[in-house]
This record gives sequence, C-alpha cells and structure tokens, in this order.
Amino acid sequence: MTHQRQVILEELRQVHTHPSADEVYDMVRKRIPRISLGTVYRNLEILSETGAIQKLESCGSPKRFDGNPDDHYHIRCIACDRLVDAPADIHLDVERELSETTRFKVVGYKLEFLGFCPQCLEISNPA
Amino acid sequence: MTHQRQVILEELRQVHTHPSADEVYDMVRKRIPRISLGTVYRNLEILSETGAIQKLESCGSPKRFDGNPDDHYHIRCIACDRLVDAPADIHLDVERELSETTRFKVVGYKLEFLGFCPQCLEISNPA
DNA sequence: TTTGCTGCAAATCCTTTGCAGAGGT
DNA sequence: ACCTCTGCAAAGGATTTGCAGCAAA
Repeated sequence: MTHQRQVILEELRQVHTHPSADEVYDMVRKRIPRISLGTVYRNLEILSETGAIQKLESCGSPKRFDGNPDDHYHIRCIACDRLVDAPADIHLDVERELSETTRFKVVGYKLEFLGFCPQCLEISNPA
Repeated sequence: MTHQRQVILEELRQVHTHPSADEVYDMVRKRIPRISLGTVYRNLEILSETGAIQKLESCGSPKRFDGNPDDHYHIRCIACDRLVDAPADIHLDVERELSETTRFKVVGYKLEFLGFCPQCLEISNPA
C-alpha cells in the first residue's frame, strides 16, 4: 500500500459522488500535486481488484468508482449522468431464472436504474 | 434509407451474434467493399435512434448492436465477452422499489446477466 | 538487490467529426 | 439546385502501456 494508493483510497472513501478516474485525479492532486493520471488508473484498478472499492463500468461515459465496497445499486440520471446510490431490496434468483433458457453458467448480473435526478427535474419543471 | 443503411440493417437482422460496430463493418464490407467505418457508425446510430435496432452499451468493451429491436435481456460471458440473448421473465416495478429511497424520477433500468458461456466452460472443464 | 511502484509520455482502442464530393428528388 | 449522405482522414476522449528511475523490503 503505497502513499499514492492510500490517498486515492482515502479520497474515494470520503465522497459519495462516484467520481470518474479523472475526477479522482483532480481530488488526489490537491494532496499529491505530482501524481500522474496513469498512477491513478493503475491504483483504481488494483483497489477494485482487491475489493477495496468498486469499479462501475455501467456504460458509455467514463467509468465511475465507488469508495463503498459493499454491494448496492445505483441510479443514473439520463440528463446529466449523475450517479447516486439507490437502496433497493432486489435479489434476483438468476440461477433459477436463466438456467433453463441458456446453456451459460450464470454467476450474477449487473443492474442499474435510470431516471432523472432532482436537479434535472427542477430545470425541466420549474416550481 | 440509403443502400448502405439498408445493407447494414439486413446484415444485422440476419445474425444473432450482437456484433460490435467493427464486426458490422466487416460483414457489410463483403457487400459494399468501399463503405467506410464512419458510415457504419453513423448508420448504426441512426438505426438505433429510430428503434430499428438496439444499441447495447452494457460496458467496457465496444458497444454491441442487436438486430432484434424487441425488448429482451442478454447474458455476457465473463471469459470471452460473448453476448447472447437471455429470455427471462423479469419485470421490476422500479417506481415502487425506488421512489421512496431516492428523489429521482425513475424511468427504467438496465439489466445484464453475467456468466460463463458453454464454450468457455468446456475449456476450463474438459469433459 | 530485488521487486514493485512511480511519473512521464507515447500508444492504443473505440468512436466521432470536418470536409468535399456524389446521389437522389 | 438542394439536401442528405457518403468516403476519407484526422481528431477526440478514455484508458493502457513502455520505460527508466525511485523506494522500500
């Protein structure tokens, strides 16, 4: 656990904004001005491999990272791409659902909710 | 509907492999050798906007395209990235699940299953 | 002294875009 | 003529990688 890695993890743990690698880079640079973007990418990769953080590859736009390693869902704003935790008590029994319809060995699923965040709703529907 | 667009749609409708833009390019080039990759991208975009095909942005790796415009799920092989239709009778009532826990206006969700395809299972567990 | 990590820069991959010319109406 | 589309090539964004030096065990 190098200093760089430590700082990246700390910064990520302190926010709930699910920043992209680039945003993490900006955050960390305040404490380690000479850190490189490559190092940030490398450490985000390592941290997510070890399970210390989560890598959210959901789609299109840059990947996001989540300092909370616990399994939970997210909802993404269709308008501004904001990503927010979405506590939902959903547990799909994928084994049962799919084993008869595909010859795959199903091991999990990726689920992300889509919608409009309060800010974007406000803009399109001013009070 | 130009010739190029027509051919791209036809090719996509004939397969069930969920090809990437690059693979569509290869398929179409057999019939229109001088078509450009840019044109393929442009038409895939247009076709998915009009709902004639689906763009599957699921994650990381290149986007895939699906000649079947009807709503259905997919399962992705963790090992080889193969993408296959996954008929599953799942309907999440997202409004109900999430409206109390986030201030978003929920409009849908993205769900993709993960697993190992028969071919990759075979490789790791030869009969 | 070996191993792994860094900063830097260049490279890579996928996708989009500017532009001038071609095609269709 | 007008408008849209094309092919081509160059640009773009996000991410990865090669390399030489550095740091810690």
